[in-house]
Amino acid sequence: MPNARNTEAVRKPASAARPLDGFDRKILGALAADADLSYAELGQRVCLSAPAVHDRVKKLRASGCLRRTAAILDGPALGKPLLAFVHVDSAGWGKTQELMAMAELPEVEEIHCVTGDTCMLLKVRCASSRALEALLARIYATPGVKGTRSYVVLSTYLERTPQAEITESLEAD
Amino acid sequence: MPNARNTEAVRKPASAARPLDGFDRKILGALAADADLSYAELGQRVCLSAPAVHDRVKKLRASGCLRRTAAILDGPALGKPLLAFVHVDSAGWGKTQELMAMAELPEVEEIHCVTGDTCMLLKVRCASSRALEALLARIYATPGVKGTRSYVVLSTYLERTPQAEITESLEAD
DNA sequence: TTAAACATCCGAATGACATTCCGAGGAATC
DNA sequence: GATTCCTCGGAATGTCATTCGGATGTTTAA
Repeated sequence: MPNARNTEAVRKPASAARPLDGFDRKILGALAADADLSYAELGQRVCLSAPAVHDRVKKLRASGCLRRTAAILDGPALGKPLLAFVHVDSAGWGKTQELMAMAELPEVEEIHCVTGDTCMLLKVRCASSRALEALLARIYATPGVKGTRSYVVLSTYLERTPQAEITESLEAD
Repeated sequence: MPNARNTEAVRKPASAARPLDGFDRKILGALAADADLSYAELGQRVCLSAPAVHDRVKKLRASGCLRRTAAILDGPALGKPLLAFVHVDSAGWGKTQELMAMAELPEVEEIHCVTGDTCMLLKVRCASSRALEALLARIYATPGVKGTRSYVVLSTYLERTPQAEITESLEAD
């Protein structure tokens, strides 16, 4: 198992830029699923030695592919079982000040500016429907907000950490 | 600094259930921002010893508040700069088989069943607008899908890891 | 074709850190 | 007021991250 050099593992990209090869993709996929993996265990899964994967992870961090590691917390266990997406109709564009005001709300997890009839899309997590009502009132009270449209999540069927699955589809392009 | 017992840190919840105190919240917040923190450094930030925070983290894992740790990857750096939310109008409810079919697509990050006029809400990440077009075609081809409505993300202003901010608002309820 | 420069790998060694093991000190219960 | 329980801190141990040197394959240049 430790002699990966004589197997099919020898082929390297051999190109100038920074194209991720199969090793990098497997490493990123494994770390996206569990960032607590030891380098030794990680090396066993990809058929590389611990120093080799350590070196690759360091380069992946430096290149920006691996941004950081984070603890994934559980909303319901923390007292916030209600997840919802809120479309916010805004009066105009470029009102970053109001955006930042909403970013201060602890219930707001994500703020995106999107195309379409709404200007912003929020992902929020609340303790109860009453808390969601209060949050919507605060969002509506933000200057420049014309209206909101909420979609309460009934159940979540898939929740991958961003880009957990780095499959062949990426290099097929 | 290491003698936290004689400071204000002494007060404990002393209740039977499992209510997170200020230490737990600070620990979770710090780990949500950076899961690579050592217990020693984590202890310095919360004014606790390394074994104490280790013990708390273990309990937080056991109680389910801390689900896991994950590497946060960068979409653009990985060749998927296009983020979009897709509302999927479904013919009926309870079609979990079609849901699972969409979960197989590597571009799909999240699948939620939501209230409102659409039955499902997807978060997807693609390499290009052409890739998004192809993905929408595949989604539309899924049996039971009546139509889709897409919101392409122009820019993201806030992207917290779930429940990164465990502030006072949680226990204010 | 040959030689040099470079990148990546592995095995071993070192240092740092996670983890465990007591002993001590408050808080709640009786 | 005494006991029990829980949590903390300091020290010790084992594991793991990290580094170093040498070797191999690959690319570039002569």
